[in-house]
Amino acid sequence: MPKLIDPACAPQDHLARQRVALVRPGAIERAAGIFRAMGDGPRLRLLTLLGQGEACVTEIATAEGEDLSTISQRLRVLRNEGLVSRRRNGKHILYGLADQHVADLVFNALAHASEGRADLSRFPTLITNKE
Amino acid sequence: MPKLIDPACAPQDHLARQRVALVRPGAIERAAGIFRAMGDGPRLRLLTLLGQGEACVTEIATAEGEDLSTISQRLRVLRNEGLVSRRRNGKHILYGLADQHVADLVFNALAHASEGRADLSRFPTLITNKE
DNA sequence: ATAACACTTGAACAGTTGCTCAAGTGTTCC
DNA sequence: GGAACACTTGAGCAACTGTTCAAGTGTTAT
Repeated sequence: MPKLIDPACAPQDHLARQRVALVRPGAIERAAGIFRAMGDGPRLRLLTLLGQGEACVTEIATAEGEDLSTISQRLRVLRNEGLVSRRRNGKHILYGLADQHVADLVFNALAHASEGRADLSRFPTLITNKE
Repeated sequence: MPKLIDPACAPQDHLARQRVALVRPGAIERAAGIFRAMGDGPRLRLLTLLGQGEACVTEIATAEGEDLSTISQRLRVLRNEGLVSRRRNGKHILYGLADQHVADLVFNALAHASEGRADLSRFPTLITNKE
């Protein structure tokens, strides 16, 4: 066998020389913060729930069978990352998804998570409302 | 002021009755796992780097100025969530993004993170290679 | 076979996070 | 005004996470 000059990695080490830099420094950190906020089961559940429409904290707490404070704390994390909207309506404070980006992120992740099986071409059908 | 029956939250409490259930139980947990893996600056950097093409561990470690072991550990987390591909080529092991879903997720998050300013309609331009 | 290279892995320790509880804020109702 | 309602917030503690280090695995070169 002839002696080859290790074609494995070396030819591609352009990465080592061309220092990769993001256009907007800090964008990665912000994006990571967003993912971190979404990277928790209960919190992600909350987002999918809000994807169905606005809801107040009490309503959510009842639906999830959790303490009011717990839900509020979860919403705080999501709020700090700008993932949810918030508006007062009388006594209640209604929460919702901040924008379409958030809905898209959740959708894509669920798509990837469910990969291999089933048809999840339509977002709404990902959720089942059972009476 | 007339006495109204608190139009605030009650009318929408369909959420409290119609128990929300995901089609595929566990999909949310899996998706949360994916987000959790992406929810770390250094790890997300790694993904954007791999978005540029395959690379071996040594190459990445050099580019990031980190220890080989550190990079390997980060890759392990990403691998456990199925976010990266891995193949051996001679002495080296080349890592890459697992699929388009992952690239999309990273793109959407960066888009949301950079919201308000700039045009990031084109993904490749999000990254700048400076000599 | 032995040595060198390119990773991988488990353990340990520090830093971070999430839930609970108790106290505090802002509205609405009376 | 005061009471009740609907949250919010800070502190405390247990559980989890990331990095480092040291030892282990698999591949290539000699």
